[in-house]
Formats: sequence, C-alpha cells, structure tokens
Amino acid sequence: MLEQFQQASQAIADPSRLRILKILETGELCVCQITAVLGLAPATVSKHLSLLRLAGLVSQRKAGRWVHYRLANRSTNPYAPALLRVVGSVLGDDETIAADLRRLEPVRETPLEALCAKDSDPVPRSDGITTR
Amino acid sequence: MLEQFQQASQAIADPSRLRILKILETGELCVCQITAVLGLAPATVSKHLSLLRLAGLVSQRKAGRWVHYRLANRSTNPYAPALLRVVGSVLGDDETIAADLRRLEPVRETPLEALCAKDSDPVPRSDGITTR
DNA sequence: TCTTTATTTCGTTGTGCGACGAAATATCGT
DNA sequence: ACGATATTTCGTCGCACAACGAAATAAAGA
Repeated sequence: MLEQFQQASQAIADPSRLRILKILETGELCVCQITAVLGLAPATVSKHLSLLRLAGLVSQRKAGRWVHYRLANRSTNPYAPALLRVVGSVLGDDETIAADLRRLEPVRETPLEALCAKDSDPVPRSDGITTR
Repeated sequence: MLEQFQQASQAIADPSRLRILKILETGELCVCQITAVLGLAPATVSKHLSLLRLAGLVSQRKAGRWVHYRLANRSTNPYAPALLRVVGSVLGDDETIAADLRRLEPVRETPLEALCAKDSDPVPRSDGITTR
C-alpha cells in the first residue's frame, strides 16, 4: 500500500513524466509522437512510459508497429486516479507545458509514417533551443 | 512552476516523509516526538522535515528548546494543498501508518522532558522489529 | 557561567535513477 | 524471406538523495 502510493507519486515527481502525462491529457499518443514533442531519446521516453505503466498511470495499446499510450482509466494502482486528477488540475499555465502542447499540434496533424521516418524534420522549439 | 510541483510531489514520494505527514495529521508534533515514533536518527528526521518545509508542506514553530512542526495551512507552494489533501484521503488502512499512530498515542501522553531524555525507553514497535 | 540536551549542519557511504548509445525484438512492406 | 523502422532492453555514466555518526548551534536550568 505504502509502496504503491510511493510508486505512483514518484512517477509524477519527474519533469519529463509530467510533460508526458500533460500531453496525454489531450488524448492517446504513440511513442514516436511523444518523442518528437519532448525532444528526448526514444530509449529515454520508453523507460519513462514503462515506469508510468508500472505505476498504473497510463495504459498501452499495440497497433502494428506502433504502441499507443493513454492515461489509465481503471488503474491497477488504487492511488492513480487521485494523483492523475491533481496533475490534470494543475500546470495549465506552465510555459514548458504550454510549449509542449503547441509542439504537439503539428505532430498530431502529421501521419505517423511521415513523422517517425528516420530523416523527418524535428519539430522546432518555439524558444529556438535545439535538443539532441 | 514545474519545479515547484516536482518539489512538492517528490517530497510526498518517500515513505519516511509520508509517515511524518500522516502522524502530523493528528496535530502538531516536535522533532523528538516524531523521532520516537519513526525510530530513525534525529539527523535523518531533521533532514526530512527540512525538505518538507522547503516544499511548503509543513511549517515550524520554535518554542524554547523544542521545534514544533505542523501541516502547512497557507503554503508558499501553490501545489501543496492539493497534494496534502490527497495524502490525507489515503493510506488510512496501511499497516505501517496504523502502527505509527498506535505508537504515537503514548508519545503524546508523555511530557516532552521525559520523552526526549537521553536514557528514556524507546517506544516499542508492535511487530517486534527494533530499529537502531 | 557552565552543563545539559534538542535540533541542525556537515561529511561520508551506499543506493537509485535519468540520460544516452548500442544492441535486441517485433512488425510492416516489398 | 529480407530490409526498414518503431520500440524495448541492456550497459554505462553522472548525479541526487536517504541514512548515519560526529560536530556545531541554540536554549533551558543549575
């Protein structure tokens, strides 16, 4: 019990995972879309998603080559709903989160085949800082 | 903003700090009382309390030799109230927390002068495990 | 003032985790 | 079956932190 609460609260206590949860609030996303928005290495994003899934905060759905993640509805972790509710009620005015959501828009427009292609253009950050 | 949320959620994502918050829900306590209940070294408890205070989850009040801590009402951290509310609504049935509360009762009965004396008897754990 | 003691600070040690690149796995399209 | 690619796993590095003992600080009482 105490361990489960710790696991879930630890999962939301990381900036990258928080950013993932906030963009997932707009709906299901596949790993390469999340990677494009965050600007982190695929391995890093995958690890974060794995942790979020173990904590019961997100669930996954395999569809062909792609794995789609979404916020968990009925969670295996009894503390996930309350914590997800807090996350959802918060950080609406954070600049990092807002920038992620702006970067997410064109990502959602682009077909997965084009977005995930090896030589596809990275989604630029609005502040001009380049990652990777 | 993101940092403040991270700081507060990281603060609640530790078993020892969670135990501290849960016993503080019954009211103000001084450091030596908390130490007696948790069975951790004073330096460790002090560090945890310092972190909780930086995160805006608790506030302190100095009274003579003793420093009393309580859950923060009006916090410096905008995310503290929501997270404290979650903590308060949860873990009522956890055995570790329940044992802490049982150990807390006699601690509250004992005057601080007797409780904190160097050679005072430690409050035994109900499960027989001895710490330190 | 001197002693006692509650609390904090300091320094150390062991552990956990976030980041990445490289390698392994799985699935699609040819 | 084969090559391409999305995702995960593995191994590593650097850093943050939980725990403690020892030393420093602060306040009470003699």
